[in-house]
Order: sequence, then C-alpha cells, then structure tokens
Amino acid sequence: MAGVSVATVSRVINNRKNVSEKTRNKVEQAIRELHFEPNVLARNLRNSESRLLLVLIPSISNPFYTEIINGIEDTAIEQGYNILLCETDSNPEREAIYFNLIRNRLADGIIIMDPTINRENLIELARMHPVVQCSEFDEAGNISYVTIDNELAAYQAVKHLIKLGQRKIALINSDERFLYARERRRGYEKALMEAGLPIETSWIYHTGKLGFEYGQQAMRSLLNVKNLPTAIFAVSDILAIGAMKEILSRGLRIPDDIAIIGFDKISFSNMTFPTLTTVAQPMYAMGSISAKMIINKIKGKKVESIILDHELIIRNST
Amino acid sequence: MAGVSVATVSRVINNRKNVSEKTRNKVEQAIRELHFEPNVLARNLRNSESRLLLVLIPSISNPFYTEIINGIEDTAIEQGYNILLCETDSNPEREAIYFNLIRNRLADGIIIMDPTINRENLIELARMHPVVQCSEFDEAGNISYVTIDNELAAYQAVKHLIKLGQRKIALINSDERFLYARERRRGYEKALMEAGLPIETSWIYHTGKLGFEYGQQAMRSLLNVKNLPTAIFAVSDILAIGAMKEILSRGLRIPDDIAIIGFDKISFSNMTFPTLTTVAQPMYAMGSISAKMIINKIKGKKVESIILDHELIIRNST
DNA sequence: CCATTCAATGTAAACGATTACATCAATCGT
DNA sequence: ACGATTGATGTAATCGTTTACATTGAATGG
Repeated sequence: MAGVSVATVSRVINNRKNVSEKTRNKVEQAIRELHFEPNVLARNLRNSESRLLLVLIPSISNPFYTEIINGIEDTAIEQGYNILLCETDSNPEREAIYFNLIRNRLADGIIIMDPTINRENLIELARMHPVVQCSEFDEAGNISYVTIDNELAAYQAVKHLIKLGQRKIALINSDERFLYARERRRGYEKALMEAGLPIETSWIYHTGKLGFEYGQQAMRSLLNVKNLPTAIFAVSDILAIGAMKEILSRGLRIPDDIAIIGFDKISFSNMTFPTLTTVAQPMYAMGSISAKMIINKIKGKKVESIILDHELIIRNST
Repeated sequence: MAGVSVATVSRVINNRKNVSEKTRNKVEQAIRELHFEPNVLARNLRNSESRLLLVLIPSISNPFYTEIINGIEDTAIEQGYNILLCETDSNPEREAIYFNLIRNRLADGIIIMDPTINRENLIELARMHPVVQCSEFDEAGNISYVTIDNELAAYQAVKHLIKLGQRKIALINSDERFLYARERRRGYEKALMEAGLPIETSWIYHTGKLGFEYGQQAMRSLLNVKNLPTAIFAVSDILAIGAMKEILSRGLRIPDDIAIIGFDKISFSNMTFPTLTTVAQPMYAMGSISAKMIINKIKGKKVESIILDHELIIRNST
C-alpha cells in the first residue's frame, strides 16, 4: 500500500534510521489506514524472545502473593515485559505444564514462589533457562533468590511476646515442606530456649494448608490442650486471623487472655478486632526485585541473591 | 539424528497415523536423547492458535476476582488451555497492551471483567476476536456475558434491612463508572421508595476505589452527617469491612447502633467481628462458565449470555 | 566529466514448525 | 506379470517478521 518493501516497513516499525522522512510518512500513513499490527509470534520467532515472564504462585487467594505480584507487574511492564501468572496449587502436574511453557520458549524467564514441588525438575530447568526464586527457595540448584531472614524474624516475634511476660507460647505452623515454615519454627525454638522456656510439642500445631478455616481449626485444637497457652505465634496472618476468630468465639479476650502475633502484614490484618501484631514482609519490593533479577538474567547478566529486611509491627493483639 | 525428514518428526510429535512403528520409535528415541521440545511460537505462527486465554481483571488484590479466577483456571486447564492473567488497574494503557496480545494472536480469546475503559476499543476488538465479559458488561457490542442480577440483589439486601426495622439506611457505593455500582444503587433506591422512605443524598457516599481504607473513609464521612444513619449497605465486602472497622473504633456497636450489609461473600467476611451479612455471588461458577463460553466461542460455536443466581447470607452484622 | 561515497531502498534467507503434494516401494487383484 | 492401490516418507511452500547484503541513484571532489 505504501509502495515499499517489507524491509522498509520493518525499519519504520522499529524506528531504525536510514529511512527518508517521505517514505516513513507514507508507511506510517498506510499502517494507520490498515490498522496494521505486527504479529508478535512472527517477531518472537525471528528474535527468539517473547518478552513474557512466567510467575508461578501456589495460590492466588493469598494476599501475601498478590502484593508480590503487584511489585513484579509494575517493574515488568516498565521494562517492556508482560507477565503470565500461573497458579500451581502446589500441584506437580500443573507445574509441569508451566515448566513446559518455558522450555517451549513461550516465556523468557520464570519467577517461582513454590519450589516445594519437583526439586530435580526445577534444578534441571534452571540449567537451561532463567529462573528466579521469590520468598521460598532451594539452595541446591544455585538458583538466585530474593527473600527475608525468616528465622530471625520469627525469633524477634517470639521474643516480643516473651518481653511482654508471656511464658506459654504456642506455634501455629503451616506445612513444613515449605522452607519458611521450617525456618520460622527454628526461630520460635531459639527464642524459647534463649529465655529458658521449654519447647512443648503439644503447643505446636501444623496446618495442611493456608486459609482462615485452618487457623480456626488449629486454635480449636490448641484450646483443648490441658496446659493452655496464653500466647500464639502464627506463621501467617491468615492463620492468625482464623485463630483470633476462634478465640473470640469462645468468649476469651485478645490480648488479655491470649495474645497473638501473625506474619506477613496483609492489609486485612489491620481490619481485625483487635488489630493484629505481625511481622511485615516487604512484599512489593520482593516482587519488584524478583522482576529486575529475572530480566537481568534473561539479558545474560549475572545476578546475586538478596535477603531483604523485615519489620515487627506491634498492634493491639499483643 | 533419527535419519528422517522434518515432516516425519512433525507427524510423530502430533501423533499422526501413517508413521511406521519403527520410525516412530527411532524419532521418539532421538527426541528423548536431545531433550527436544517443539517451539510453540513457530507452531502457533503456522496454526495461528496459541491455546492461551487472556483474563483481564481490574485488580488482583480483590478476593472477589481471585475466586472467579479459580473457576476460570480449573475449567481452562481441563480443556487444554492456559491462562494469561493480566491486571489492568483500570488503566487504559495497560489495557491497550493486553488487547494487542489478542490482535497479535498471542492468545486465542479474552475474558474481561473491567469494560469501563475504552468502550469503542472493546467493541472493535470483539468484532474480530472472541471476547466474553464476566461480572461487568456492556450491552453495546453484543458481546456475551455472565453476571448476576445486581439490581435485584441490592434490592433484596436493602429490603432485609428494612424488614429488621431500619429506616435510616446509607449506601456506600463505589465508582459509578462500574455497571454494578449503578445497578446496585438502583436496587437500593427501589427498596427505599417501595417502603416509602426518602432518598437522602447525604447518606450516599461514593468511593473512588476498592480497599479497606476507602470503606473506613466513607464511614468516617457518614458519621459526620447531622442525621446519623443506623444501617449501611456497602456494595462490596471490602468497603463494608473498612466501614465496620471505623464504626467499632468509634465505640459504636454492630448491629445495635449501626447494622451493616456487604456484597460478594469474600472469605474475609466471615472472619470479622461480628460476622458480616452479605450477598453471595457464585464467583467460582462465574469463572468456570466464562471459561466454557470463551472456549466455545473460539471453536466457532454460538454462545448465550447468562445471569446467575445470588443469595442473601444473613450473619451477625444485621 | 568520471570515479567515489553514501544514504535509501530492495532482495532474499532465516527463524521452526505444519502440511499439501510428490515420490517410492511393497502388496494386491486379475 | 503388470497396472492399481496403499502406506510410509520426503520435498518444499508457508506463516510474518528481521536483517545481512546487494542495488540504486544522487551528491561530491578533483
């Protein structure tokens, strides 16, 4: 339509120099009239890049992850990448599907928040493709990650309870297949031992999944123990909030009868009554940094793992 | 490596007949040894299908949408499609990026939950590509949708308050660029009028966005009105929960001093104190049906719009 | 006036798959 | 025994871009 070759059109589209003003105008005019849109598949096929980032999360329902995703998305878009958000539900089959998208070059790189599944597969994937781990990680494959010091954070959280005079502190933990669960438990135990408090196994409860109902159930179970705890450290705000619900429905007061502290600082944690003391994770930054890391990796640069700061947010539940 | 032509390899990969057992084995062996993975870009370029579904949501932080997504994802995967989840933030620029993915054939179809932006663009897109609207919709382009009867649901919610003897009922609405906001307001007004109650504009508050803090702010504003309302209908649980927080922090009791009803039945709504009366939307079904509709559309079948049932969930806040 | 240079543009190969059509050898029916 | 049929395989075009290289023509300098 503009009376030029495809090469010239390509030059115009990609803003190359060496195109005369006149032809450039003609081509741009034609593009407008035809509503022409370059086919991304063909472009990617030629360039062998897709400018797509895969993001694997265990569950989209957890506000902790959605905040991370906000960080990833903003940074990715800024750098000309779009994200492909995939929920694995910790299901190996789903994970396999998404790993194949990477092998197929449908996406240039992958950010993973759930490496509990299929360790070997992950390591093998990372050998050939750009991979970054966010929050959860596995040292094994030498895959870079961004996370916080979970053990220290848990230690400080429990220490805060101890400083308030608490001596009977229970732990509501999630599945210890997750690294954070193992680390936070270690922090919990360290704080207790340091204060000369015994570690009561009847005060440690493991939930299978994350969800308010699991927190409720955990609390229900802990309230049936002979020697009642007077404080709770839950490894997730979600669990803590469920537990609070159960405590209140038994007619007990927070923090007077039972104090409770959560983890993550999801926005809902400030809406409960009383408001929940918690450990803030820099979720947005974690996402944003993950995105920068994966893009650098895609570009062939070397990237270093990083451990970000957390912060204890003291509110009314302790 | 297998000593055959690319055509034969393609036949093996796609499980075509007309390949002898012997060659098939040779090729499969080679595929295994080389860790060969077909390049999806090239395949899509040729077939012009990607088996990818675009899902556009205004915000990933709203549990209402994440539940819909669960429905979409389960159904899509079952049918061999993957989803590309995109947050628009009601930002036209982002939307344009994602619309282009469709035009470029990077995805086969699109499910939209935020048609407030760029109406003409949407209608034009739908002329050429499979589009389904979920929850929000615009009749204009004759684009199929799945949603609920928002006006009726709001009407019933307010009627519930009236039956409880409430006569001073405020409305916390969100941005009326959203269809659901306009419809729920209509239901609110209809219920009031039917009961012979006046519509007080000072009792109607519009928030710019969704988020707990906006609900708080709305309530703060409503508590400054001379003629205090004694009941609140909020068009979203998120707003209702923020409002509850504000009510309680003023030392008022729910529902004794102020009753409140929300909308959506997000999981949080059962964790508040007191628990929140709300209107349940069949979010999972909405997602699941949207996915089925878009896949049928992609396959060239005709699809009908559908209006699903809602349900009033009476809990302790009223 | 001619050789040289340079900017603008065109030509055609490449990316990696799919597939219509061509080819070939083996088998079959009469 | 020979053409027809069939199944297995190969050849080459195709999808829509990008880009190395070739070509063109005008401007420049001696």
